Amino acid sequence: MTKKLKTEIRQELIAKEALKILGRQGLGDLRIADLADKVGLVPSGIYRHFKSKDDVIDVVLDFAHNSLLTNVRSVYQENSDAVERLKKLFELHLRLVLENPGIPRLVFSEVIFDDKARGKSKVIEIIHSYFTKIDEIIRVGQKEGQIRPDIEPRTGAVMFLGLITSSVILIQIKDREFDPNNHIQQ
Amino acid sequence: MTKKLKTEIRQELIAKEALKILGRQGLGDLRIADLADKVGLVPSGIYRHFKSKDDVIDVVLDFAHNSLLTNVRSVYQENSDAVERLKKLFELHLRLVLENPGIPRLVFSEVIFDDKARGKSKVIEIIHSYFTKIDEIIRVGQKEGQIRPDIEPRTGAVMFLGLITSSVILIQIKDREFDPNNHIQQ
DNA sequence: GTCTATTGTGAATGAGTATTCACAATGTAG
DNA sequence: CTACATTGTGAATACTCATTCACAATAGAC
Repeated sequence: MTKKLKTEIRQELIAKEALKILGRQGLGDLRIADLADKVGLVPSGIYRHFKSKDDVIDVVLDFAHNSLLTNVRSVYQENSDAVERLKKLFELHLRLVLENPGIPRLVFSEVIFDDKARGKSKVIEIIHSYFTKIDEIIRVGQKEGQIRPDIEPRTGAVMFLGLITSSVILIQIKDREFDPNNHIQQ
Repeated sequence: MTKKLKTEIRQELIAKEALKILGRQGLGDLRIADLADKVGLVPSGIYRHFKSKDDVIDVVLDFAHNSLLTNVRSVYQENSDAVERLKKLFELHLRLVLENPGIPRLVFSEVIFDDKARGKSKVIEIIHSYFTKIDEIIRVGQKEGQIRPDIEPRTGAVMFLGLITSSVILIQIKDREFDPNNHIQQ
């Protein structure tokens, strides 16, 4: 029998493993049985620590949400120039999704794949809040004269997110030649 | 009993309806039973015209592929300036996905949701070929001096696709205030 | 060391859905 | 009008998975 672990520990292990699977195979291939296997349990064991599969996903989403907010906070502290903040945020975001490809996969899956309620509202909240914060950075930058005032903040945010998402998607497609870092400067 | 129709006709009706469902509800909610219902058949009826559900999806993907290629061809014929071509292509693309939201939903689903073989390779081919063609437009524009030569074509293509995909995604999220057309100019 | 709560197990259960198949209706060629 | 191929039907069938549950092992409190 697998060693017994406190439920907080197991939860964490399970969530981490779920994120890995999401990164490698996507939400469509996330099975409770696989997950259990990877953490050394039988399927029913998962249910000692999570009420349902959706709950596992929820925890992963929370992790993603926190990571994004952490990044935003970080660029506010470490940079005072808006353009610098955006650059830095892009860099942090890229690092985050490169290290955890499961995050964008999960987020996009929830948005695009399925219309059912489930975690979708949660995901939309996450994106919306992130979007608003980017918008905010741009506004501040304009007020302080670091960004051209004739750019609509929303448009800027759209483009910024666009650059991010397309990079992420291209990475997904595993166009191996593609190195996002090359493109940041331009 | 529902009127009997030649299989080519029925196939087309089924594929069209599948595209509609994909647009409204996403790949995760595409059921053979629903599909049958919408075209006025019972589930087993679908199998008179398609070998499997994946085959239905394949036909929809073919439709998407053709549409994209048609757009590219069109901008080559109607515009000689590269920047104009890109603008026009963006416009056509936007129109296409607005009229057929099922196309981007399906494409993204296949790429992001699932790692299984299935149509994925087909989707990757589609995106890759589209990407290459955008790259091509930029190259030609540089050769003829309509686009700054210091931009890497690949980078340009990334940004262009990025703008497109982020627009599409934002539309998905149904941020109602969002009107992509506002942002094209900027 | 014993007792009890917690965690792990293995075998069902059950829901959701694609797919198959024998049969029925219908269109069409002759 | 008849026969045959094509298309539609309804009832199985089969599969994949999440989830449940009674039971077993283990850890920690006393």
